[in-house]
Amino acid sequence: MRDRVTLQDVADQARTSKTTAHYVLTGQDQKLRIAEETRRRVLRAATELRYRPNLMAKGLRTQVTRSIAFISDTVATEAYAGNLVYGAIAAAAEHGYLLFVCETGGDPELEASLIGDLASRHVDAYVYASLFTREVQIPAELHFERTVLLNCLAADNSSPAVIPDERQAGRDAACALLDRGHRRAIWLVGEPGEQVLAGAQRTEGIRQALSDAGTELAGTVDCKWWPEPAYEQFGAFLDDGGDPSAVICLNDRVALGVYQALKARGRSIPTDVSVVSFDDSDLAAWLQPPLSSIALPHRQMAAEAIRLLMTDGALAEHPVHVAMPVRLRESIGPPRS
Amino acid sequence: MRDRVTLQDVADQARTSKTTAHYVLTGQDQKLRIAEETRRRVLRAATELRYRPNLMAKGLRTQVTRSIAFISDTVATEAYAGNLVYGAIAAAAEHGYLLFVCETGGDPELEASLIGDLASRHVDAYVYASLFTREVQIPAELHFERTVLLNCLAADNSSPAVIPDERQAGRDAACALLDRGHRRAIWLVGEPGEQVLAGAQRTEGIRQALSDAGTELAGTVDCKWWPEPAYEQFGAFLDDGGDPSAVICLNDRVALGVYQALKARGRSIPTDVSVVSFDDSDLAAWLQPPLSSIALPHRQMAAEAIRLLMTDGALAEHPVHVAMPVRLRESIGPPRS
DNA sequence: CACTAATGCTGAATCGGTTCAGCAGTGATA
DNA sequence: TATCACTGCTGAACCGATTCAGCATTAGTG
Repeated sequence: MRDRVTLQDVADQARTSKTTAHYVLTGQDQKLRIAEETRRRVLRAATELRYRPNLMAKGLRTQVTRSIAFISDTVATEAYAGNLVYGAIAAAAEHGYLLFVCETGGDPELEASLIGDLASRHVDAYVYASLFTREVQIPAELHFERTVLLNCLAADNSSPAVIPDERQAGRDAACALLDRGHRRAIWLVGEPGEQVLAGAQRTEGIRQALSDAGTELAGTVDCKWWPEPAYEQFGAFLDDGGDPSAVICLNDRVALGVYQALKARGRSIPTDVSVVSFDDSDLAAWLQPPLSSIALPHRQMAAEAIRLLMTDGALAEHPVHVAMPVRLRESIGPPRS
Repeated sequence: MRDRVTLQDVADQARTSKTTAHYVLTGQDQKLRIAEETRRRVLRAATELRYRPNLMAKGLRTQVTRSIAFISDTVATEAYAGNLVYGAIAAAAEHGYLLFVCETGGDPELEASLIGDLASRHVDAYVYASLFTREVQIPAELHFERTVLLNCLAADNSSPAVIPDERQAGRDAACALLDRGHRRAIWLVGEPGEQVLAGAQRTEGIRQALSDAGTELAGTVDCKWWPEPAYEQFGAFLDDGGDPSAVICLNDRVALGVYQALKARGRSIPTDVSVVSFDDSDLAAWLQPPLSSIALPHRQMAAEAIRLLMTDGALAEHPVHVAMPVRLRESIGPPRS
């Protein structure tokens, strides 16, 4: 820990006062009519001494810390949701902000104590993030602070929020199939109700698009959003005589199970069955054939959340819906003739 | 932003001085002989006013911020490495520390500017993390700070470091096969040299264990550590008459490619071929049959790094090797008779 | 009763950057 | 010569917690 250089040190070396040095170093020399010669002396001294302002002292006076709290329930359990964090870190860094990243594990007490600590540190703003899209009850303390909800919504819509446009994603998934000519025997795999927003909205979008095209879902295979239940349930469906032309999986993990069930029965993708899914996790591109998926734009969502914080997001219309990009790959083909 | 309650407010309400209030609230009342009655008045006032000390003011005076910088190259690109971050966050939280999480993207200029910013904020310590295990050159500035390397090593071994025990993991992978009776036609898939430490050390451990058992690798199928190259190269190997009894994949993504290649050719796992791998990413448990894998203990490694920081890790012997847990699943069976 | 010791508390300086009020010095104007 | 404007700069208070030095008051001792 080398000795820290203070503003006083710089002022001394430049043979001037702390005040003058301050105004020069903060670029307010115009306002204060500092002579060019003095200005240069200060800048030189700062460079030579490798001066770095102490942000604690600055923050103490100005009440600004250039730091943001990123509070999430449990990002860790969903690997691909990490991009919510990294997107926020990157976007904040562009504005000169650093992020305190915290995890509550869904524990309200821990959450309250964390927020207390963060308030003690005078963070400038809060990003309250959820792993999967859902409605949340944000802690009362945050109502008094600058806060943006990321990947979640407040029940009363009181705070700016950024969420993926799941309904449009549902439409896009259906359209990806419709565009290749599918009209009948389109099945949905996954429990629509499992995740408050994603499941219901994806399903809604799908139904709308199919309805607009004058058709409808042939039916639904209910299962948890994991490979194994999907494999079991969808396998059972096939063994019961199920003969889908196309399958829409509510996420990539379900699609993995569906792939496995189809392959185990010698059905080929996309020749026999087309498959489309949601999330576009790493897995999607690794499957054979590569899986078409509607991506969760976690990075863009995080960037948007930071943008709202930086530009007084209260003005924006919210919640902000971020488009989910369609990643078409080889898992979709024309229906069997 | 509600008005902040200061120590002075508490002192006023308790009809005493800032100093007295301070000693009571920091639990140093014994040392200063504070009367029980006064003590209670202060505590009551603090509670009623919901006093929260301003950590900036505290930090300014004491030079302690209870914050740690977590600097990584690009954790984002490897989803499962997120546990390095979350493990560190959780471990730090247990000690009352918060983490500034930063990403350099491997850009030395950005890295230098970040470290400058972090120094301005007077973080108490630094965790310098790498996505995949490798040797790094840490920035000169960090030599003067309390620093621990996570998942990487300094060329000169100058800083405490925490890395996975890849060599033992290699032995364990081999033993998992040896234990089930495999002795011949054990193939390695992946380029041992690709990742400085992981590849070389895993391979070394594998060779040692096989050699100890009086056997050796039948050969190596070289390929990048991704599903597609593994599928291609290993597929070609099979088509060339390759007939492995067991396959050791250098990571789970390679194993995915190997699974696909085997299934495409009608070979069954584990009846025809046993497969073992490294990393134990989510994928491993999702494959069919579930893949045996030697796990990267990212959380434990991060916890260990934080522990080193908290207990003056300079004393510890380093680098610290963290054991990689063996996750046995159904992908390993006895060899064909 | 003077003196010491213990008890219980307070004032003021400090950390380092920010910011307001204001002051020399010079030249121009009345 | 007095007044004014302008240029160029400085001193000191301030943010809020920490910490040292020290001061009343009471109790105990010779």
